[in-house]
Amino acid sequence: MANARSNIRDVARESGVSLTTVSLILNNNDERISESTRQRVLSAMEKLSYTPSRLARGLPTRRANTLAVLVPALQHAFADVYFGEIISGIYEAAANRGYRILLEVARREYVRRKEYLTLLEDCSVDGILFIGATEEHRWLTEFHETDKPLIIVNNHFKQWDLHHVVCDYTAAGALAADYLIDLGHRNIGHICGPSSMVVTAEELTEGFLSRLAERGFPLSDRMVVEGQYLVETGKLACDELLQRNPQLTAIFAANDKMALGAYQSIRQHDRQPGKEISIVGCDDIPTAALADPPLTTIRMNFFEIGAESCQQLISMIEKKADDNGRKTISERLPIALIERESCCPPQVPA
Amino acid sequence: MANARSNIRDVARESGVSLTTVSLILNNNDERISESTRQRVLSAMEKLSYTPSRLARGLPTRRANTLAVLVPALQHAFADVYFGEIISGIYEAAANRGYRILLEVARREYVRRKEYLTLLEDCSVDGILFIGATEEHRWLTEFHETDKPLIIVNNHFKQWDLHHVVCDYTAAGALAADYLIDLGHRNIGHICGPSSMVVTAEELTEGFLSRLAERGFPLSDRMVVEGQYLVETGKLACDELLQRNPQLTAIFAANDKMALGAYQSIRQHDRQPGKEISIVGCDDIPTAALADPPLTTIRMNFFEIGAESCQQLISMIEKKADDNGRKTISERLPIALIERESCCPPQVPA
DNA sequence: ATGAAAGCGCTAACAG
DNA sequence: CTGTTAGCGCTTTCAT
Repeated sequence: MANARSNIRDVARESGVSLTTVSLILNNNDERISESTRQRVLSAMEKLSYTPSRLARGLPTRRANTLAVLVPALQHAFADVYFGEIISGIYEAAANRGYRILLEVARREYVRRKEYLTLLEDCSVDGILFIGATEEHRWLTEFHETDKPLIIVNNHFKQWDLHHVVCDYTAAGALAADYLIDLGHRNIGHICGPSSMVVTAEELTEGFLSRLAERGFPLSDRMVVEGQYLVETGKLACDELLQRNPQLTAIFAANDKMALGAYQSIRQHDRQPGKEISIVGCDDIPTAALADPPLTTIRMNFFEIGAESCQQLISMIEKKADDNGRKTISERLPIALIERESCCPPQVPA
Repeated sequence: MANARSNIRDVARESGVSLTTVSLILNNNDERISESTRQRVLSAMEKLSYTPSRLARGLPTRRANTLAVLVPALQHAFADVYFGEIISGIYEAAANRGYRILLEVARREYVRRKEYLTLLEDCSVDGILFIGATEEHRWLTEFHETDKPLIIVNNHFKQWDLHHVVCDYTAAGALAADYLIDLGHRNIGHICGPSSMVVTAEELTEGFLSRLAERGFPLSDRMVVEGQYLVETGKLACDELLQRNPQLTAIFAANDKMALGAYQSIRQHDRQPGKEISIVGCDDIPTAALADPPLTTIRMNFFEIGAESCQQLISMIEKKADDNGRKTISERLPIALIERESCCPPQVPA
């Protein structure tokens, strides 16, 4: 058992060259190295099954080849498909470019101690991807007008100019509106997200309402009820909607979980979701397809959002050298309507 | 802007002591340090807003205070609740003990290059938690009879003696059997997991079948059909079961996803899941409670499994010093039946 | 085309 | 109780 790991010095000795030479070859700065030594060194590495230490490399270069994924302190955050899909996308992009992923949760203590900054100054990490940011996260201001490599994944802020990649929530809202109107619905309700905290929630609702208005069917404020993106709150919101307008024939929920909550509410009111009351969700989580009836929804490609955010972050990090004037990264990814079986034309009362 | 990060030397200078003193204080080896210098140094750190570099620390100590979570190369692996719950548990335990989490996917290239070993030799990571291991992962043999800090999370192997933490699958199978028999079912079917690849699948089935036999109602092989843990395969397996025995009144599925697939199949056969045919699932994923009817299932506390695995790994790492003779870690966590609405006594044909 | 040497920021004997 | 010193494994100027 070659228990002692071989290091750059062993390789140098084995191939009869200096440390420098080995290092240069390692870093592909080998224009200056003769092909013969190059080969000799390479095979020495092979023979000693040498792999450079990331740690030791990071010290002088101040690069860790690692990215942090930061999520808010929610219960079992990583079990949420939303985060999970995004993280999968991030992982994919990172792995393809040779970066590793560190998982971090922004607990209270974590924020108080500014660990997110330490992480960078530390050189533990070359950049940060923040998923699930809301207005609550005031410390993000510290990144405003800074060149620190941080990307806000699938959200953004009006007042703070931060790099971000998001789905086109405005288009999503408009798409839902068109779909429901085209089916013939006129008595529509909307379960919106927490729009005061999350810009994307606001955009979705804004997109939905403006389009309805544009097409001549403006929605009264009474027909918009807020939920907290959870099944339970979706159910409650739907109860409220149904009470305010028993003639309701269609509902657009700001996410699939709330749409599924609406299913429950509708059933409890002895109506059939998908028949008597049409539902459009948003996100296209896996459960949407499994629901009964399968949920028509707006697909947000979260995997893609993750991957794209990560690529942007990496370019940002790697371009750092020839950085001529900061330009805020602001990208908007397209969405699509996935038609399943939770909608039909409004039923004429028997 | 104090742009240049302050280091241990700055702190030493600022407080008028040597590097060593600062280092000792940093590592809480301060029995030897006078309280006054200690305070002086501490406030110097505060003043310079000093935070030690993890990288630099790791080099001499050969400790990264980081753990790797390794998952198999599945599509969008992190979006799976199963992995997600476990990872959440791992994170929790790791954070509480000051460890960070690195995410790794065992892609083909990754395995070929033995990156999982590099990771350790590298000192990028102090230990590895492998979730989703199956018989396919032959490279795990390299960890057999080794003291390398690796824990298999929620699986184990007959032939390789590896550290692991698992749910008590045998008990789970027995519990399901008792429950169904107690309800009065005699025409039972079972959708098992890929038992040739995964020991826990085998244990679950074994636990179920033995208990049925013990209680005097042995199940014929025909009434056991295998699925691949996916909704789709659960549906197919159930189709098969229904065809083999139309008198079937109850089914035990090896996981909730397949149980939900069974729902679909049963509906397509114009029977009512939960009424005409009882279903017991396994895992208790969030969707189980949302299903219609809500699924009765065996709860496997995956969060707990993750947390416990992680703690075991950490103790293993930290005890390394006074390591007297390897003892394989082998822990089995309890399970419980969560009664919802997908089961009832067998219906007498009208 | 290659090598010597000075760090990167910290730890841990060993001295005093 | 505190300081000196020699690394940890690698990068990178500057010489040769």
